[in-house]
Amino acid sequence: MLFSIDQAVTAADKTFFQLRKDIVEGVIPADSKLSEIELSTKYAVGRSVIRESINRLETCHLVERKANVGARVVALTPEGLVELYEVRESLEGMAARLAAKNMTDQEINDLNSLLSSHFQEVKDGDSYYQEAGDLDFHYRVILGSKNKHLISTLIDGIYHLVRMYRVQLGMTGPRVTTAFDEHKHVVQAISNRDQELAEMLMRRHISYSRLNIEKKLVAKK
Amino acid sequence: MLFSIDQAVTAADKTFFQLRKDIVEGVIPADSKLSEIELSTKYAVGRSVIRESINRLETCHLVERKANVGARVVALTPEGLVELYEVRESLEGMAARLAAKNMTDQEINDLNSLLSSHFQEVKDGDSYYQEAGDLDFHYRVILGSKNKHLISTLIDGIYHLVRMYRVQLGMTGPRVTTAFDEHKHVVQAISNRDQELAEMLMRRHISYSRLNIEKKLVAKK
DNA sequence: TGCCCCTATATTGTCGACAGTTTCTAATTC
DNA sequence: GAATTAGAAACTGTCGACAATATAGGGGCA
Repeated sequence: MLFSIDQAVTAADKTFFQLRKDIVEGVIPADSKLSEIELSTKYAVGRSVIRESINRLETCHLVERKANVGARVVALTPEGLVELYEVRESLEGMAARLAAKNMTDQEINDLNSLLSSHFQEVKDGDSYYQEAGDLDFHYRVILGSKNKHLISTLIDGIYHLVRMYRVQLGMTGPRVTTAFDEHKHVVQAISNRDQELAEMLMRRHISYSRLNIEKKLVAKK
Repeated sequence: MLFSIDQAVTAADKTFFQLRKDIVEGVIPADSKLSEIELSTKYAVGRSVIRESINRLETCHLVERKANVGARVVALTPEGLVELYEVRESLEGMAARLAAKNMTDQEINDLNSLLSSHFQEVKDGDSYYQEAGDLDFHYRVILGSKNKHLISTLIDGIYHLVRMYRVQLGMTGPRVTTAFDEHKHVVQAISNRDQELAEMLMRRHISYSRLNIEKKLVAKK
């Protein structure tokens, strides 16, 4: 599975990306059952393609599967969120540390540019919606770690589930500008090649963001 | 995917477990190509079953796949080992910390018993071969963390690749008794509910083990 | 009325066939 | 003899059909 560039070549690739998007954004609701036949007619592909897509969604932790019973989209729960962010804090903290060590000067410059364009969005009152992929700050830092296993574990393993929580619950209110500042400080630490500080700031940033989403999740109940 | 008990219910389950075992133990050599047709006749199942198994092997990082070309077993390289252990150190360190917090007294007792039986093996000059699954110290600690995402990331993500390195390169010589002592100290910290120490000792243990395997890998070249 | 079992239905698991792509081979040309 | 290209062979990707399993509903029995 290529993590860096999501280039779809087979029908299974395309269907997987589409399904992933629909689940992350809630078009297919959390905790709903996935019928293979239904999806196969809806997305106009054979059942094998759907089955392969569902398998891949399972490795993203976006769906769960039981033998001879079927697959369903994961439910968003406070416990799940805490466990997810506990792991995320550790891994993305590590990514920030490695990024401070391994990113090229050019990549760091690009990262600063990205932040500047985000700054415009925040100033203009846009939502600072965090796109998937290359336009996302976290995504860039993860890739910057240059550790293949870490990248794969994060991007193919938990990144999209994190986005699902964020998209369906988070990312409104005053937290937006705060988050932006936190991003800025992490990038500063990376620019200074300060590995320990980068890790610490990233961990703290993720911890704050967990608290923010957790609040919404409890409120929604 | 159930991580705790590898109970095969479908043909795809059985084939996956068998393939995984054969790859980890080198029956199917590292860096070799996997032909779907060949495997399908060899394991006496249809090609869909093989394809599903290969997909799962990919999430274990045991094989890599290219669209329209095929899958091949991963190669064991010094760089891959370093990257893998870097991630492993962070995640299993975290697992040890959480285990010190979350394991029940009963589970800790069982873990101590397991170590005692390992002690017998070491004393009797047996190889202290670390079985997959429930008889493995690391496996128990990982499950003891009680964090679903962490468990899945470790067991379904990198555990078997780690075993592949260990089985095909490591685990002989004087390191055996040293490793046992390190295990003992980790368990002591867990018994004392000392989270920070448990994490630190586990990280150190993994770091030592990396050095040991790395040495063999370079020597082999 | 409530419980249990059996049947009918729907869904997932597996297979073999066909289509599309890659890779190897060999003939042709310079 | 080397390079190029057309063709053939082999492999992966996709599909629809059949088999096996789980679920739902209804009828019988206490």
